[in-house]
Amino acid sequence: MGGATKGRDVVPDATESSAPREGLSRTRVLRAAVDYADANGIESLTMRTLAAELGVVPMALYKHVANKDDLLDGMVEVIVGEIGPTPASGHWKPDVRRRVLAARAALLRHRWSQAVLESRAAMTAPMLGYLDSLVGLFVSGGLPIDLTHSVMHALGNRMWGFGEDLFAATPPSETESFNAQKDALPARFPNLAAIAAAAIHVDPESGRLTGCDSQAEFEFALDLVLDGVERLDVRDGKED
Amino acid sequence: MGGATKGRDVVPDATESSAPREGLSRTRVLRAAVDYADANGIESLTMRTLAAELGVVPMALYKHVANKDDLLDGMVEVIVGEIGPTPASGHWKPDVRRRVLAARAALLRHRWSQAVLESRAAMTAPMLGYLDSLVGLFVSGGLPIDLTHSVMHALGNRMWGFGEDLFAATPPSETESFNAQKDALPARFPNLAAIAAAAIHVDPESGRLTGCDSQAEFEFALDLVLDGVERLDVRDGKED
DNA sequence: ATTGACAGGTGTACATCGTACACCTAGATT
DNA sequence: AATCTAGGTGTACGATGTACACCTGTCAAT
Repeated sequence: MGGATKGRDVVPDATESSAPREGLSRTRVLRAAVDYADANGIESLTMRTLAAELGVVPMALYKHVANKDDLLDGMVEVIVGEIGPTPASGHWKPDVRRRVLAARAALLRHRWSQAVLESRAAMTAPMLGYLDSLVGLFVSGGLPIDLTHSVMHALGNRMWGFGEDLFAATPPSETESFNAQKDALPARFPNLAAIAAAAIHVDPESGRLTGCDSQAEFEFALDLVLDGVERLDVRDGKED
Repeated sequence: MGGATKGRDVVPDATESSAPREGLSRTRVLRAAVDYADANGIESLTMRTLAAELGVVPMALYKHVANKDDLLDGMVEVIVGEIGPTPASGHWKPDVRRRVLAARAALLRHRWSQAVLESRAAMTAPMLGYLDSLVGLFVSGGLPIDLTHSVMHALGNRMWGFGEDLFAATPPSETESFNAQKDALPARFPNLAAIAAAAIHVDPESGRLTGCDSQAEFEFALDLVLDGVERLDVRDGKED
């Protein structure tokens, strides 16, 4: 069986400490791309400029990234990977708060990242890992799985109708290497798997299996916010 | 002097009823672009394909749109313009709900539109008009202006740290035609003007004038959702 | 040591895209 | 009739992603 070892991992193996600055690697390319985008803006990041930055000919990059889209995906992977763990107390509310704020901080460190992330809602492994960790905080804090599911949608939605839910899991590009790991996904992201299992239900009309209703999830999120605002208004205005 | 009358309006003047299908116009170009994107996907919309669709040579388009960015901006304008008015009862909650849902429906009619809209957070006139109408619903429903301000941020944020607030008003590209109208903005969008006025405050530390604190707004939105979830959880779990 | 396979860097070349620029043309204005 | 001008045309160029053939140094197997 050939080529099964062709890792597309984010951090495959660091042979960088021994060889100081010689030889590219996927990680080195990605890191250089992130740095370059930080310094010069994402719009001026081209395969040529990046190659020049690395002192290499443009086509050399293609030995480490499949194409520019793959490069961009890799860049978000790097940043999402920077989020890092946050301490958990077992109370979902402060735990989730901390974690989300940490994510925001990581994204803010690279101004271009949100635009790139939104332009390609590719669910890469670190992304799934982050989502899984969030879900884990909710459920291990005692929140029911259905509610957790809806909350994840609420957090991923923009609530004035613009921008579809980021939690609408766009699977990563259907590469062979991904398909190879597909079966292992539930094991790697057990919390997401639990949500997916809970979300699948039978449509009473057609009798067919169906996923979640994005319109319903949107309205849930919207009402959550509006109800919250109403409470704030009543409390502040009428002195409890 | 010279060229001040070069209108970049969305619907400049409809000389289309008399001349059936002859001659381009900004509106005709934009509408064709929207239709083409609907049918073939935004990624295959190029100046050349669009020109071909209109039976015209590519460069002809540039007599009606400044460049491709302007074209895309115009396309969003068209769609935001499609949102249309919604009936208002004077109660902000159902009114806002209706309006937001209408916006979502308009955007969903054109799958590509959210991506385009988010890729260029340009605050075009129809966009400002929509926001202004939303704010108007809140305040005429009796919600205090400060709270309205925060809610607008909450609605525009993605709440897991990804994606900065759409309500962080990126001004439209600084064209001459825009600057000409700049002074008229408060009159055209009075509700937005009120929010802007309320948001400006003096920073206690430096003593300088400052806009709104995006971090604070983000945390407000996040807590709004988390508090709401907590209430739902308590109520459902413990039977009120 | 010889070989040969292969990971990884090179060079050339091309298709696609946005768009600058000069030109043309028909209808309106004087 | 002369002229202006809005608007469509044709050509051409630079930037960009990337296919493809090639070269080279390293290391394993002979």
